[in-house]
Amino acid sequence: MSRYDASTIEPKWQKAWEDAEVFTATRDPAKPKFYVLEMFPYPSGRIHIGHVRNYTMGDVVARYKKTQGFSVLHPMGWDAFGMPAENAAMATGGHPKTWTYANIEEMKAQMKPMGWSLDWTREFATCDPEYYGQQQALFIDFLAHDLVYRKNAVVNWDPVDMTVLANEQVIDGKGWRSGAEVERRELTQWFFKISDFSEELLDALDDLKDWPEKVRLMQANWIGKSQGLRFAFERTDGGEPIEVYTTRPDTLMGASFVGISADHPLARELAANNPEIAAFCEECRKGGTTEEEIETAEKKGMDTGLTVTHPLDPNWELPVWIANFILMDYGTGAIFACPAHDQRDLDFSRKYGLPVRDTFFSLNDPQPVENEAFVPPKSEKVKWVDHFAGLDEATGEEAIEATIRFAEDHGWGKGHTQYRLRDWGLSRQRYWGCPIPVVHCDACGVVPEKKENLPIELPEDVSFDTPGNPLDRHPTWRDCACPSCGKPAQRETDTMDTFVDSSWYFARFTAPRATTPTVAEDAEYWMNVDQYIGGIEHAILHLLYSRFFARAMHITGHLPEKSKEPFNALFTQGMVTHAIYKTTDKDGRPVYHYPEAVEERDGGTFVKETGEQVEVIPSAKMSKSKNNVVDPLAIIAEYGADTARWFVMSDSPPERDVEWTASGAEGASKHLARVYRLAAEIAEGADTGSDDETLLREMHKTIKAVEDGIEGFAFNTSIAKLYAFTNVIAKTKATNDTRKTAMRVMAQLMSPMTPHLAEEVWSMLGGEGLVAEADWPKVNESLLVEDTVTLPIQVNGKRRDEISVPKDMDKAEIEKLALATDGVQRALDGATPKKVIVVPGRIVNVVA
RNA sequence: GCCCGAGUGGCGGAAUGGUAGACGCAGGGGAUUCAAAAUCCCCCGGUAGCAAUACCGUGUGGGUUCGAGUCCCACCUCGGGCACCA
Repeated sequence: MSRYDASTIEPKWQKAWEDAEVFTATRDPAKPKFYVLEMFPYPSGRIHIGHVRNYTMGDVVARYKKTQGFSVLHPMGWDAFGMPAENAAMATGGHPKTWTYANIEEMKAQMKPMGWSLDWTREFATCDPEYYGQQQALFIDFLAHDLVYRKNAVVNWDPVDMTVLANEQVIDGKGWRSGAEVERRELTQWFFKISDFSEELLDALDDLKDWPEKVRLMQANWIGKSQGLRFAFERTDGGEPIEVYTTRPDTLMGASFVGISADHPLARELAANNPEIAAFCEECRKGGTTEEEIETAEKKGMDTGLTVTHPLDPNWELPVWIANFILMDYGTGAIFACPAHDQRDLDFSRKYGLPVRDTFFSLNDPQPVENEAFVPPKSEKVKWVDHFAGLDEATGEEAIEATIRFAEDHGWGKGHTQYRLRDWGLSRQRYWGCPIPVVHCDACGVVPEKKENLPIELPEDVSFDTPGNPLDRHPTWRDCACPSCGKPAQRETDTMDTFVDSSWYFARFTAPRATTPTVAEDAEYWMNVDQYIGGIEHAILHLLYSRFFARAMHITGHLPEKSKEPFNALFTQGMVTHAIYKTTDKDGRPVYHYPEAVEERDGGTFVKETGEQVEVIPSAKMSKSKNNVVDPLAIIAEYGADTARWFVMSDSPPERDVEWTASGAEGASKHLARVYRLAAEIAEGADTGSDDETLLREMHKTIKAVEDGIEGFAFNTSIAKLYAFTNVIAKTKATNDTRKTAMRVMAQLMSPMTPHLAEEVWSMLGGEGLVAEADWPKVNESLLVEDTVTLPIQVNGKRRDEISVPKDMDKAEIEKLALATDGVQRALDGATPKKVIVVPGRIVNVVA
């Protein structure tokens, strides 16, 4: 009898699938379609275990759906633009393009042996001019439909390298290479008008029934709809009034100062004539642009010397402060502070000696605020101090509503709906991205490129030896003719955010070689993505941008109405994490070490080569820049793809993060070998044994359980049932014929997870054709029903005994049997039960 | 700081409010073997007990319920996101 040998089985069946073009997606009007998509990878050059997990999940679904009669689209491509290619060019002197395409080839070579049912004929990379040219066409159409515009926005500026930094390149407020303190600087940039869709993107979340609740919640919070009041404070010097937006207008009587952003027009005006204010505003612009950095920075403020009058009392004057925590991007860039009921305002007021006035008290414990702001839930009733709208006891919600009504009635304010969602800035001052197809003409201004001139290709003769954007430095690339007047003009040198590339690739897969972004018939047939699978880290940005893009593509005629929500179902897998091993170099910058470069000894962890002790940061997202990526190739080389696939599907629930360990791959491999052995034995076996319905019952239960597991994305439970079913087949006394039937079904049930072994077993047992194309076995529901059930008997919620009864026995009889059991008698110890709860088919609980 | 999750044996984990620990890994014992590998069988949360069994046990503390890993409240720890990492 031959032994299980993945290295011969796997290439054999991969060739069989390829020869039969089993996974090439074709539009088949006779069949329902199913579009499975996993988030496409960044071509880092090596697949890691997170990819294996992600693509195997998608593959399980794709293969399963295929056997259920769907015409399946399961494509693969490359999210190929982005910073790592430029970093590599800077580090090694190569070219981002060469580096990227070499990585793609390498990664593809690593992916092929996994046996994923991908339609490689649709492959593309976002850095292919063929792809990004169509993206430029989309941009031009968006421009024509008023979905893109230019405005100023802040970037991280490295004043030493004179370059824009990504947030990732800012470490503790300093540039990663120069170490210089980063500043916020304004540039004119392109923006997508995603905020115009705030309400729609929020409302539509309710209909995304097959999206995880948490993702919808995160997106809803990100969009951040709030109802509040807009009004203006009159300035005592008669200057332009200061417009504010507040979500807590009910606390207006507790106002202690008006705060404005350092980027507020008034702050700029004051800074122009007051060096002290100018210096403070400059100070406020120090540090990175992330919300995290701004929120956690020390709160600082400066009195402008200006005052405003309170809208309800002309004699009440409030000072105007500039504060570093007020964002110009949100609301009006100005607020009023109510320290008694907002912790940040309170900390600020205590720091600068500003007044604190209580506006309401707790009903049961009316204490004036000291150093902890009183912030009850808005739904809680509180006692109001002298509320202008005549409230005494009311909730925050009621008070907000009353205040807005009052302000509107008296004409000094207006109710306003505000969204936190900002427009999407897409300009990047970098080379390795899709060029923004516009031209700057002295006469005509900013003019879109003509579509017939697309793609606007990146020049290849560029260098990365100096910081900054090589497109800016290129001697000739910028020069062009104005598409409008034909006179000499200059190209835009900014490229697009790589999120743009990934916001429509799913649509492009439906017609990857088309000379327009999409083709109506293909989009109509294949869209939407029926099952989208990817990391939870993309819960907000990528998915929200894609939802916006789908709408914009519908408006510009590139996608049908039904595709405004492009992903019917979403599954977010957990991340594969691994410890990070970190040391610091002589300049205090972090250095990350590969797992295989460190060793544990003497209760510490050290770099093998230098003996330097490393800091171990436990379980963090695998990330190329942190060098904590684990390589699955060793497992594949040792045990084969099916073992790797089986193992990653069995080791943990897919939505959960897993700390990677390879122990257990051995066990998975043993199991597959056991299945193979069993199949071989059955294939050769003589028909002894007697007929036994138990095996068939177990078989149908297993079919059901495996289906439930796959459909509910609980692959680990499907696999647990397959283990159990293997034990059943191994031990059954049933006839060999029945065992053969069971084993063929086993091959089918395993085929989504371990397709190569499944084909081998299938053919060994005389299965017809390829198991990849065989119809999924049908569950015989009548065999699932059990005649007798085992009921646990509890006394006061503790299990004391059990009884086995016919499943339709009536309650009274069950109660009688339950009370008579030894366990219950012992636990009752002569006491009379007060009550007996019988849940038919489930449990009996005796209350004593 | 803000938003969203997760926490169950030595480990990965299972469990429509109804027998906590299915299934697997590791470990222990045995069979087979000249010996080993491979394979097969048994045991495997803690404490006490020869055992039957009892008590404890799902991050911590409360609560709801006949019954809570599951629902509610508060907290702790870890992870993700925070708009230029992808």
